[in-house]
Amino acid sequence: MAPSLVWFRSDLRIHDNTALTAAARRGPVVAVFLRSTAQWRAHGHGANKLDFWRRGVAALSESLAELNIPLLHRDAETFATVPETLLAVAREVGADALHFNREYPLDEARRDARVIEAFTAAGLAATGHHDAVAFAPGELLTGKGDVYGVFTPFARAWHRQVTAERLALRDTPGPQAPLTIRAEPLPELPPLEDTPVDSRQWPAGEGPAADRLERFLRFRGRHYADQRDYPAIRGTSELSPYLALGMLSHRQCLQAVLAGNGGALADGDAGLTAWVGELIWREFYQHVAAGFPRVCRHRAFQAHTEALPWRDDEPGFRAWCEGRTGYPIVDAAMRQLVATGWMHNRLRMVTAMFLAKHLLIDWRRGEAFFLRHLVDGEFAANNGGWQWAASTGTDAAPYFRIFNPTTQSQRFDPEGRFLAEWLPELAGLPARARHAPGRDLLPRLDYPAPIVEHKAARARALAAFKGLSPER
DNA sequence: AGTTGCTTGTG
DNA sequence: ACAAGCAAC
Repeated sequence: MAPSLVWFRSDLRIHDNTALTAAARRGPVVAVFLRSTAQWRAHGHGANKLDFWRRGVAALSESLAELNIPLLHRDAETFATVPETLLAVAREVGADALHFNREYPLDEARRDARVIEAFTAAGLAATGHHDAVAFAPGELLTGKGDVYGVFTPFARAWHRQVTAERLALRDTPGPQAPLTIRAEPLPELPPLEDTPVDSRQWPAGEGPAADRLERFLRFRGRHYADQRDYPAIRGTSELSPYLALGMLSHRQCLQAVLAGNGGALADGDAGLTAWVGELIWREFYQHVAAGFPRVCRHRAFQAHTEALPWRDDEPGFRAWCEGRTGYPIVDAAMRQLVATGWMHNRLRMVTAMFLAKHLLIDWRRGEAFFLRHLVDGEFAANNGGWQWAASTGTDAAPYFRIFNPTTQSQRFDPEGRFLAEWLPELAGLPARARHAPGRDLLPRLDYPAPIVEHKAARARALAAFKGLSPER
């Protein structure tokens, strides 16, 4: 029997993998991974993500080997060359069908559509499965039949309509009879602009992902609602890199919640239900990327905000990137990002809002910087978060929502522990003084004065937004 | 998933 | 003073 080809992308796992399960049910499977260096570069993925990706593919290759599924590697520099590359692989191994799990941002969706066209034209079957979401984009719509543009009603509808079947884990295939086709060695990473962070920080693969899920739910899940906002505490799941590359599925997460929460997702333990909400945010932004493709073309979700007078401020942008804005919470967070490839969720909001509101610098520059550094960098969530912070996005984020970085710091790092960890120059100060060191202290601290004054920057941002038309 | 400034009440 | 409540941004 002719084998099926399974094309892996951001679904680097053999458990609960819709495409793999479907293909294996039918017969023998050959797996393929495509390296699209030029496309990844154009999309702005950085060294941390690419390194994590490569290590994840290596782990996948080993898992597949235990199932006697060979993983092949090919280069398809840009997405445009993907259909021909995959067709060549299919012919080479004699496959008559292709299975993959869909990706929803515009370039990926188009690439996938072209692959299906090419296979169909060649008389081969090709199936794009919905795997990364409980509801395919378009399946959850408002009463008027529109794609949701606000999170809360989306989440309500998600909870109302979700079924056990949608969240059921896909069967893991058993080992198949060995094929004559051999697995291929993992290609090298392309030359990278930055050096990836120490790989021990983020061990790749399904095993580490499952361990981390288990440990999170066992020790921290029940405290999630109370602790997730405090960057000095490891209160969040730290699973985003694994979810972004599919080393872990949302179903695995939700099944673990169901098991630990008496079979409920929407009520029961406050920590676990809060975390379910965060998983639904991920799905919401996939729907937004698919339903409003303009956001994938560097456009604002709220069209009228395109008229905002973003400032051209290179020194300000550099100071933000390098963690020397003079706002300790912003600087500590940016240093955490650059040093570890990860930033606490609360601080992503604080730093993003600071760039977009206090510096009035185009959110797209911050979005790109985050993607370049984040090990969990993923278009839909990153873009959604940035547009939320910049008040150009979904969820009707009021333009006047401007974090006071000092207040955020005092509220969410009350003991100044996170500040001391990332800004050793401030560690000697009493905790309360770390949030906003007085100007008299700065020279001897070797720490910069604030590059903008909060009150004036806030007023400037409010004025800029007020100048937009539909906002009144 | 916010902040500010003002009012009112309390000591 | 300072906290709580509230409207407006």
